[in-house]
Amino acid sequence: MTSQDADRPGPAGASRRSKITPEREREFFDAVLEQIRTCGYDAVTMEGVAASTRCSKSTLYRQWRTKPQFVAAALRSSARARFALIDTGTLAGDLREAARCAGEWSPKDATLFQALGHAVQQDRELAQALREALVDPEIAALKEILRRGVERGEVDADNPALEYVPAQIFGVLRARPVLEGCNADPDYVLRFVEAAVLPVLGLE
Amino acid sequence: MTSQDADRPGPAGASRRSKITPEREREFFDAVLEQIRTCGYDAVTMEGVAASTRCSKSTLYRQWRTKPQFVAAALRSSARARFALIDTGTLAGDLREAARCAGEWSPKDATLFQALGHAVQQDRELAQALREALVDPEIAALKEILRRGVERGEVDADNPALEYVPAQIFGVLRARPVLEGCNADPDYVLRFVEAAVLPVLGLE
DNA sequence: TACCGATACGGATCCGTACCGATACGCCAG
DNA sequence: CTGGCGTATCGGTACGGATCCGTATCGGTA
Repeated sequence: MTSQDADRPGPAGASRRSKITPEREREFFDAVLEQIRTCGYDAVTMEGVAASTRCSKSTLYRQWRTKPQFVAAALRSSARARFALIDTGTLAGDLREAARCAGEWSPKDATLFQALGHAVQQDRELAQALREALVDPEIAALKEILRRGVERGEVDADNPALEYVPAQIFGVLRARPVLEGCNADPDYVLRFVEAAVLPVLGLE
Repeated sequence: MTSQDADRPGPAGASRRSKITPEREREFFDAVLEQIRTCGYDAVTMEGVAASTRCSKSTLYRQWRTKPQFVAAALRSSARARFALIDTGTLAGDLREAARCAGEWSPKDATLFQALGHAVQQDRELAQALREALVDPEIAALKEILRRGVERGEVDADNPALEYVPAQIFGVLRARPVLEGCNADPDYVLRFVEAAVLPVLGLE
């Protein structure tokens, strides 16, 4: 997945010879995502990104036609699946590890969710990019963790709580800032999983 | 903050004798909250609110000095405690009722939370107003519901899940838009409560 | 007579485009 | 394979248009 002009909306799709290296592109993407986290989506301007990366607005507008497309590209380039690496051998162990993992990226990704949460309601492409990059991979990995647990017989396949485990994990990440005014941390999510998730699955 | 007519929620302008009736004030507050829901906090302008309510910017600036103060006043005037009215006699019944209630108001309040979620990270007064108006009363009512359940012996007082029930309820409201792209509805929250909350409390 | 609504104002910011040299890439002659 | 040329893209800047800020002014009115 080297960043050739594969998904870059170039003019007429002709043979672009962009001088922007992948490293340079990452600077743009990191800058805009960071500004979104700190200032909010609406407050981010092409001018601001251009200034902070010492490029010209022309460059940004040449590569990405609009701000939503620019942000969507930044999100897609940041796609990861952290939960996918988890495999401790037991469902309880996997869920605890997921809790630690979720708590760790909370300050970065949860803030991004919060900052983009309203914008995605008005821009379809942005919403799709956010889900493809940060939501769907993690949900899929979480479902895989649960599937393995069912396969090992650690939890009944018809346990109705299975369906809501992703909602519980994501929910607590997004609830704590509202309830307590601070982001979730690994310890908090871990205690939540042990107090509310594991018991309802009949673990420990 | 020294307001003479502390009886009714008057303007913050202290020693003025405003001609703005409480009904008129509600129009301002409803308008700004509605615009926040639909356009997002950042996109709301004093000009827009003035235009949509056919008042002048001068009036808004006279009564509330800044946008955050204006929005904070609107939030405070909209304070409610819907969960406080719940008392079915059983903890399970109360939680089901709370789920139905939460799902019902989700489209309005959850949208407001989402739209304000980032702004409150940058404005202390706004954050405090949001919590005083929409968070703390509901949390307190929810804790009261749980306390009654403990008192009736329906759940052990040292059940570690008790602490996270508010986080579960609020969390699922904020998680569904991200996970499934649609707001939570009464049926969804009710099924969540029955599948994930009641079992961990040892109910039904 | 103090406040309301309307309007005008200067300042500020950002949009999206256009223009400008300078640079580094792609291509081809040698 | 190598060197050099043509040129597209780069960063920088300027531009008109648009929007909003926060204030000031004014006539009307309860």
